[in-house]
Amino acid sequence: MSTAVDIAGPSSPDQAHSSAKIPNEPLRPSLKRSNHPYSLSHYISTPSPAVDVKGLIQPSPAQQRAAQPTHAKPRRAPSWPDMWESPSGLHLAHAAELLMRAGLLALTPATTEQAGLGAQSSQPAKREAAEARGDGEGGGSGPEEEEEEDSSGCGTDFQPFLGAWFPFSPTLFPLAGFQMGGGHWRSAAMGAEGIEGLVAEGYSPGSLGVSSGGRRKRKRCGECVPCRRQTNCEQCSSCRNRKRGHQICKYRKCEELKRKPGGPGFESRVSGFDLRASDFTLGLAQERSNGALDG
DNA sequence: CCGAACGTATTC
DNA sequence: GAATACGTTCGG
Repeated sequence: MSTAVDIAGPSSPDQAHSSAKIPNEPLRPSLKRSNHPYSLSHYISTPSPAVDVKGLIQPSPAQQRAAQPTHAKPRRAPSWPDMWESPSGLHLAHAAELLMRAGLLALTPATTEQAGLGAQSSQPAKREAAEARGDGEGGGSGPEEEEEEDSSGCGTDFQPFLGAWFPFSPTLFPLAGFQMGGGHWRSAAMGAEGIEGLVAEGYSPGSLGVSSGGRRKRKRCGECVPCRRQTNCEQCSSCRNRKRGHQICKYRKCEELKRKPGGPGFESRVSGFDLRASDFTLGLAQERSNGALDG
């Protein structure tokens, strides 16, 4: 597997230290690929509907070099700001998260009718999520298939907000939503059947934050830039103070875990996005119906 | 059992 | 608000 990227952190590029036991892989098998470079709002507000979504999903050349030094291949439109260069890497997990929530709100499998109904009914979303998980794990996942899967080989395609089909990798579901141990929006993402699905996949209820009402440790998303980093900087306070601090290297701290699941920022962010997403979805449906009336 | 690391309280 | 310390959870 070549997805574990040793990304040179802000501290020092030549640092070659690695702690005794550093997880080189995402914590879950379904988190093998990450190519979700932007916030949904960015997708939505894209000035050009003709922009190949594929381009958005591809890592930057810099990211490519980091992963495969000998295999440089331009994989996205140059006009897009290089969010991959962000030191935070927030966009990765964030985008997945946002997309996930968009799916909750208005998974629009095909028709504009459903797009209109999306905001009211979560049933299609739940079913879609379950199906996505089902065939998502079954598919091939070799490194060479990465590109294919990202674009066309993904298990679930649906038409979210751009008016164009968007490849929605089923891995995003467990990736973005189901890891939120606090259950703050996991429950919204899936019902009991969804949880059972994951449990059936091998994730213990405890690891999913389901087992008890007590505080559960969340897990690293395994997808964000810090998570994909393999080496500790050995220079940050967390590294220097590991014995007493019990903290992971600052530059390896998962972006998801940095957020407070139940914090005010989180809530407002979610609700804010929800409003925008559903608003957009409804607007899209309306626009389409208008267009249908017009033409 | 032990090490890693998350969550949270405390300190600065 | 950041840094630190410690209890706790979790996986090997």
